[in-house]
Amino acid sequence: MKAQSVAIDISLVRNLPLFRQMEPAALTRLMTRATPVRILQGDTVFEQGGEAVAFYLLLHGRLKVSQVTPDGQQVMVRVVHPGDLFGFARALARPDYPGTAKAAVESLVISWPMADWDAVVENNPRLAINAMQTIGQRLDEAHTRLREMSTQEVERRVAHAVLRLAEKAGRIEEAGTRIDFPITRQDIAEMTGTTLHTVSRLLSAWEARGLVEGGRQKLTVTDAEGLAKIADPEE
Amino acid sequence: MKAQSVAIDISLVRNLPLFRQMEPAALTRLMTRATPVRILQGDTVFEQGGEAVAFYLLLHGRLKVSQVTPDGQQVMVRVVHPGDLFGFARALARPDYPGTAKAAVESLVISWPMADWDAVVENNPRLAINAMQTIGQRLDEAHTRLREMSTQEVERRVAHAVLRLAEKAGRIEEAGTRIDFPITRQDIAEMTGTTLHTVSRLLSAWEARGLVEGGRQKLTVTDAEGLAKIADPEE
DNA sequence: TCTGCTCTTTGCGATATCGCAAAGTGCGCG
DNA sequence: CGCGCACTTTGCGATATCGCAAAGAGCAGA
Repeated sequence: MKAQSVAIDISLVRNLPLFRQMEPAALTRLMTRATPVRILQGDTVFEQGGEAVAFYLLLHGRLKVSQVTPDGQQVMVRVVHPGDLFGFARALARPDYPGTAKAAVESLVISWPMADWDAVVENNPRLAINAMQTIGQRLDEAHTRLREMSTQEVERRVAHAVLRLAEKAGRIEEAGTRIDFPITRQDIAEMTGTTLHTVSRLLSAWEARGLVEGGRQKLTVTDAEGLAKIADPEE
Repeated sequence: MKAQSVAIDISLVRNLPLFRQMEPAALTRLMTRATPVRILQGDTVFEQGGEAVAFYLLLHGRLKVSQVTPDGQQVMVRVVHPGDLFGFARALARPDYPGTAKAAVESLVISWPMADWDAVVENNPRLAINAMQTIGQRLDEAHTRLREMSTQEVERRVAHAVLRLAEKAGRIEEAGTRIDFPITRQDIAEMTGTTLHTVSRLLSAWEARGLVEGGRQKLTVTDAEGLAKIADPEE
């Protein structure tokens, strides 16, 4: 039973950048320790502050990782896309998860016991390099957002965020590029450091100009070039 | 000549967290490839956009790493403290340096050819784990700043930034905790996403309340508790 | 099909923060 | 030892963005 689902996972997993250049034998050994888990929409994979007992790879679906500040405000740290590693608190030398990972749509993840992390890294140098690059890219993204938050006004930040979402999670339709999973104005506000109201106003204005099409938990970019011009004026 | 300076470096280096649990032989081998470099105040170790030819470890001094946005605004990404690894663009899968590293005071760094990075990581699993934790902590810091930028007003952000500086680079004196290296209001503004003017106003107000003592490129925290209360009210 | 909850829209006044301007001031360099 | 530059301070008006309030809709479940 378990062997079978693992076999299925390997086929899904083999071509991921994370595992690139790994020996098939090592990969197979790694998968032996893995457990596939199905997460229903709205359920959480782990919660902020909870003991970090496992690390994960998203195979299918979308997750939203957010943090709550001590005074109760939410911030969305990132969206997890298929193929992304997440919940690797151990790599940050943390005993707990810094955020909460919630499924935006029904998702499929595989998990490893966190205790395996060090051994996995030590025994799979190629994987170590790949994992490091993954974390490095996260760092890059975080710096990009910091730079945006520091220097750009709200409208540009939101435009950037929407364009990134469309790129990472866009499904092409007749009307334009539709964001693949349910997302609220509140979510976008939490990604860009602004308020629900401001995001709503911006999207309304953009919709009037024919740049996007909105809807309840829906968003379609109909004029990516136009949006890009808002994100990066005259460049 | 070179052997001698390397010998000196090893003694400085042996106890760094980055090299913890590494075998002495491996560490010695690693140091063989290293080149010590002295950086004068105001000089740069590398520049944003430059080809990433080496990665570095700061032994002594302080560096400021900053980025310039396409439209010319500066953002300070971080301050490099002794013992920190920096300029590991390779780990981020980048061919160039994403920022500029400038010496705030005369500094001593050691550098390795970037081409060595992959081999170093592959052959030193313990170092790989440590390096990953280093990057992971960077990521954590970046998320902390993002959270602050998203949810806190300017005064709290600046208070946090000053407290962190005092903690990481504070020298205890009679008057209080003095920040170890020359830092301008502009620098603090670039770290917190605000303007030179606002920082100056805040510091003046704090000085009037006896929380800090300012000066040209100088800053001393005289009442850390009081500042902490601004950073995190009623907690 | 209706109901209710969540999400979204929009108006309007409040305000934190910016941006500009101009005057001080400490300090390194000649 | 004094000059000049870089850094700092401070005032004041402009404004982007927030926060509150209230009304309007889409959607799921009964």
